[in-house]
Amino acid sequence: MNKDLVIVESPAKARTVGRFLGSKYEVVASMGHVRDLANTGPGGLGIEIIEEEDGLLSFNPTYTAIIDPRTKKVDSRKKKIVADIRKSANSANTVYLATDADREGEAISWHLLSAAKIDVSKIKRVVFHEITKPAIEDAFANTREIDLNLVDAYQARRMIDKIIGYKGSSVLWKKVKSKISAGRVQSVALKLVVNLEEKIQNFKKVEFWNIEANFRKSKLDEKKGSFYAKLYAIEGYSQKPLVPDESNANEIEKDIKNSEYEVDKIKIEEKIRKPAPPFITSTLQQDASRTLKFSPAQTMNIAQQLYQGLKLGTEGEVGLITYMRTDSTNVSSIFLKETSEYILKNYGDKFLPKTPRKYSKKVKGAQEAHEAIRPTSVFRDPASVKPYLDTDQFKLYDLIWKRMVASQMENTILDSTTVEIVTNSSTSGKKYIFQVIGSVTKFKGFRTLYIEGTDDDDLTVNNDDALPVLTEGEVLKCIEITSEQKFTEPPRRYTEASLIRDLEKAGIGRPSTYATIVKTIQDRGYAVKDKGRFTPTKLGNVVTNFLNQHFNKNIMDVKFTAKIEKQLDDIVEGNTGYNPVLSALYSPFQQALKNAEEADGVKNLFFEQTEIVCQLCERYMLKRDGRNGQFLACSGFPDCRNTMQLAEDGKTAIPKTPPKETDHKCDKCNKTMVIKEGRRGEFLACSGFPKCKNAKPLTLLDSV
DNA sequence: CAGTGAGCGAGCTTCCGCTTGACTT
Repeated sequence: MNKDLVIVESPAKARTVGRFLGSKYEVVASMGHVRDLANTGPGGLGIEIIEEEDGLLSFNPTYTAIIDPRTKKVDSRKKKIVADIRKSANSANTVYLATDADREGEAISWHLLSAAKIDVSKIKRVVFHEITKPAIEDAFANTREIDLNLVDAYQARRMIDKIIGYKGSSVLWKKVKSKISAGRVQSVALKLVVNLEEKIQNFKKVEFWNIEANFRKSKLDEKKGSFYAKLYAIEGYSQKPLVPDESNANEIEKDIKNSEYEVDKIKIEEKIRKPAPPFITSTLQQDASRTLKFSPAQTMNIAQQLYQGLKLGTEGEVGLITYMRTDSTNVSSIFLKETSEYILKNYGDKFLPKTPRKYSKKVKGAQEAHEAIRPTSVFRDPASVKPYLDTDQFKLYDLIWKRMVASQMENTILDSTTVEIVTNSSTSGKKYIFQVIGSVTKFKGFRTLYIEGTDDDDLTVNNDDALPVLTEGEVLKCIEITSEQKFTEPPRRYTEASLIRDLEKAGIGRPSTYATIVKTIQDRGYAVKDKGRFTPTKLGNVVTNFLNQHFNKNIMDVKFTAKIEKQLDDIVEGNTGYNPVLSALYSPFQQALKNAEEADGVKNLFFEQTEIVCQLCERYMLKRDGRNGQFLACSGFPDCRNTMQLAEDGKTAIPKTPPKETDHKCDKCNKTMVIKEGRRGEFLACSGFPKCKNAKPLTLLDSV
């Protein structure tokens, strides 16, 4: 009996789906895309662009098998996968295309048809949004056709990225430096780094002073009667900062030294903290970066291990978490039920909300093909799997498990007390107001399990400081007043994780690419990490400036991706094909390219131009970095290959002195010997250098 | 004491997005 064939994208998913479907089905994985644009044709685009009679352009892509960038040949592993799929499809009655439920997934199914030459009459498209038995059964009961509008939206996206990326990179080679690149995603990522650095460099720090008083209740027998409050306002004075310098601080200290302090107002408020939604790729990367100090790449690596499965004692290989490349916070209803049970059993009904929490706030451009990142079973709590995981695997699993369970727990309730203490100076008559906020946890709720790591630019303090019991009108003793110099701080530089956070906010990049984006800007030499934070390099600045000048409406527009996504949605809705969308974009981009190519400077935007003139062709010399430090090279390179040594002042050239001829013949090759200058003075060298390496001391001349 | 010098930059670059191992140290 022939088995029906089911094709998914990932092998781990194939295994799980296979288990649910049983032996009547063969489930295989495509391992992602199986075809891509060819690197043939003008500019290596793999796209033929034809002007139609109506003036519109038509874009005809050529797709080929995936090429391995190392060997430049067809990827042999992919080749085998496609061949195997072809074989299985041939013998199957029905081929279920079960690639991911998003734009790229639809495209993979579409590519599979031609790559594996699958008989169209055999195919059915199925989509799962979660890998649970009911979801899979439901999906098989509701098959459909391949959505060609979705495929066209993919084709538009693919061609836009290639046209912009390849043509944009080519301009950079001509104008700035070889081997570098531009792209819809990477160039904006770099721009964010460059913009932030500019802000930091232009930041003017402002001095201010904090004045703090240590108060105590008048009755000395009270325990814990001492607390600190900060000067918060001076009535009638609204200047910012409140205390600008030291003399001002001293003045205030003096002014209130001997005054009376009274509790003026007490405000008690109940504050609610809600748990964060379960992880998606970007939030997992951020939290793992903040709390575990994992890089996004490291996080994805470890998550992949947890996803693919680890041996758990008698259980055998088990996938511990759901898919780790996701932009959705959705959680299957089965798992929610499991989680409620777990919370009820282990924490009690106080910790369980009446109805399960729904997290539906969508990320910009989200495709929601998968669930949130969660444990596959809530009953495998961190302690129970610890013996089978290595340290890092455990840390990450622990984080994922806790975040998930916490997201379904009751709110944390805090009692926040704001106290204002007032004094009227008897010398100046000014009224000073001190303030302190005490916060006490009333009900710990989800924070029993998990507290989200705070962002680097977020200054929330988690104080659980109880204040002594105070009453309005109560007189306090002031034990000490201290003042401290402070300065406003510039924004902090990006970490890999916080850069990804800002890219995601703008809808730029996808869960599968976040980690590679931050790698690309480093690989290209655009940015370097110092203590884990990005600083743009000179090259990064030059490239960004150049691209900003010419491509502000497309490559360098932070909103460009979002605008494109809108048009892709139009294609999905069937309102337009991809040709009008590409056409509208192409002409202005071509114009921008032309302007950029005609702009001043011949590949010297990056290498510093000098006043020194080339003795051979009279063009200017450029300062370049070689293996052994800086040297001068003709700007006419490679037409003119003249080089000179840079003098120690870094500005002038060391003039080339032609070697002095002598009558002496080389005793090895019979060519004339010449006098050359070496590090240790003049010496006799064969003029046949570097072929003949013969060299003699100068004293040889005298002895003849 | 023995050994110095020239050359260095330069190539088929590059995009984004979907997936994992296969090499080896």
